[in-house]
Amino acid sequence: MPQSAPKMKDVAKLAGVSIKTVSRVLNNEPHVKEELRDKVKSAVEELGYVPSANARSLRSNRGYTIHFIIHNNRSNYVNAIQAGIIKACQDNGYQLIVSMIMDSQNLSKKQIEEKLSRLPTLGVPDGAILVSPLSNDERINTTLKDMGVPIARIGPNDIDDDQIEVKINEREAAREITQYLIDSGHTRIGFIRGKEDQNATIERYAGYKQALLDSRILLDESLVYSGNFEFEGGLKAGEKLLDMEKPPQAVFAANDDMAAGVLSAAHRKGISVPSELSVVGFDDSEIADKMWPTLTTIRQPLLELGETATNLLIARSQKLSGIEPQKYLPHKLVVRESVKQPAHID
Amino acid sequence: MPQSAPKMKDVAKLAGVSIKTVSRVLNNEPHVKEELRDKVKSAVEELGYVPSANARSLRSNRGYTIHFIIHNNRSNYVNAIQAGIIKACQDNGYQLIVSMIMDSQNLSKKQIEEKLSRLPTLGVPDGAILVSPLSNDERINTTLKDMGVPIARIGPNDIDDDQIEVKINEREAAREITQYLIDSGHTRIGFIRGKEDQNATIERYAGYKQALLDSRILLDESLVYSGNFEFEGGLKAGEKLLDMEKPPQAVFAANDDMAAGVLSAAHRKGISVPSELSVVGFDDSEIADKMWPTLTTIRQPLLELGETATNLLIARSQKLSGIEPQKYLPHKLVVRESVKQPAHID
DNA sequence: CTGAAAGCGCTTACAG
DNA sequence: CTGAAAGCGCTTACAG
Repeated sequence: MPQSAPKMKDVAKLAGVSIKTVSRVLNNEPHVKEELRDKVKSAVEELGYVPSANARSLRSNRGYTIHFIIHNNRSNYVNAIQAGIIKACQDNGYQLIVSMIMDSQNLSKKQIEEKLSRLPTLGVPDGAILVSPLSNDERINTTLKDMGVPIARIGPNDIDDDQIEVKINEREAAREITQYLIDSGHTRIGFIRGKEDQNATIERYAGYKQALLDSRILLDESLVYSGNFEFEGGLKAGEKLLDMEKPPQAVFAANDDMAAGVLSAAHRKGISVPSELSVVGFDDSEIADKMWPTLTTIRQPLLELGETATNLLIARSQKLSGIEPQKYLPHKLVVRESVKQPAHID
Repeated sequence: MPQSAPKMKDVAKLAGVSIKTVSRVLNNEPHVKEELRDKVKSAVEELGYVPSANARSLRSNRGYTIHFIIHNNRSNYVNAIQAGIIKACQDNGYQLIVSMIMDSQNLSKKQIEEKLSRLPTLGVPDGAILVSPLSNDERINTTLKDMGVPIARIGPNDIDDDQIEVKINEREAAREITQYLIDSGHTRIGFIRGKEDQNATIERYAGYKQALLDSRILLDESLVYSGNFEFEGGLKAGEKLLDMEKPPQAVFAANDDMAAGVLSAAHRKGISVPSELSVVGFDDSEIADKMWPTLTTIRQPLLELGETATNLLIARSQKLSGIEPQKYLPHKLVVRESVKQPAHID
């Protein structure tokens, strides 16, 4: 049996100082002689001492925790972000606590408050991280702010305040991938929108329009359908697009799931991708390289998004100055097989 | 500003009892008169009192936390399980703490101990939940046991002790889906194995063999390839299988990712699925219904797996008796489009 | 069946 | 620059 874990008292005894000095060293406070500091550090090392987060939180009423609040899972998306959050937490000695608020739309304000009020039982968290759709939920944001919990939102959203936001430039990314389609020789390009109330839909559509404008291609609204960000939506929109008298040469679906639907629609109709139809998506989700053909799409740095949000939140809780609330991270065009390339001319 | 959260003291005052009585009611201890119990409960309700997990843990040295320790993400799989864990935690007033141990193979025993020793900073957790591949890591299991942390493992694994295990009957599920292929008129059925050192591979292969045996179909080892549970592996194995002089009529890939690879191999060769080749997978992962054609596969009740593991862990930590350490949950054959059905005879 | 006292392991003022 | 005392909000023995 392992004997009971060492306490701060034990470290103090071994180092020959008071526990207060140990506490100071551990919290990187100033006003400790280098010599004592070193002694304490060796004692910590020797005993394998790990501070009790509970005792610490209880006294200081800070959680040394980051809360990640998720909706029903957006699967790969949420998961990759979570990996980044965990990484940043571990780097900084924080614990990650994950909770879930399902169908927040159907909860009363009181229920939301109740849900969130259980959150600080381990001390007031140093921050809460929200992703869509919760990041867009007015009541969740307000309740957290009222509780004094700093928020970091990941991804596109519609709320305008001084909380931290980390995201990619969706509009620019959408413009780029549309431009790629144009550069590959396409002019009749369909677009499938996502959920109508989401900023991601608006931004990606704006990027699509921008690229057309840049190349002086007239926007043809009959080539634009809505697909709700879901496979089924993409499938149906794809079928309509392909049934047109003059179908598009390429389709830009506002996310990968819908792009998968377009691919299915094409296969069902015996239309070959990419030789007869080019398709691109957005997200580079788990399915993107497992389709046939593999999907050209936009990759968001999901892990880095989570990591950055967490680091900013921690920095802010430590009252470091000069933290910009808005941060854009670079995206990347991932070229695979789903776009037809112009015949090579030697 | 919200005034500071109510304490047990406040509840006691409002209910007109000692704080000890409040504590007893909150912890469902016996020996409290119904009348007082009700008074306390109303007071808790009225004040919206939520106990401080920190204070509680500090005194009792229990965490009221469940730790979910994950490897690099197995994406949808881990995510769905996590949703179940969160649900059970919330139902029982526990918090979920997630940590990650990457490439445990390359860590020294000491590093693993160090990683895990940070785990009980919020009080000794009531349990740790492990999924493959960490659930198979001898050193992680041993270290947790030495720390006195009960373990629940989800999914197939190779360790034999009295810790909790929740899983489906992989062998039986594999037998069923193979039988489904046979019932659909196939006799030449290829099999693609997963990672060779994993129990899942062994069990699923055993189920495949059993079904063949049951139908007196001779096992043809030339129809069995290895694919490492990955898309690429499935693609390559699929190509080899389809290049055979006498290719199989159907392929059972030991997971969906590999099945996606087989579909791609078929498409690339212009072989139509399911009319010329039937394909089935295992997992019903996120991609299964986004392929073309959609994939017939086995669904594990992932959310329930996580939920059950957590509930058992909590029950065990409360020393409830009669908890069976091994629990099998029902799987389900999900029939979609990737298997050819015999021509209907009127 | 109920309660007053002690204490979990830290950090927060406060002194020196 | 360092330390002795008090206290965070609960639960654990212990009494009655």
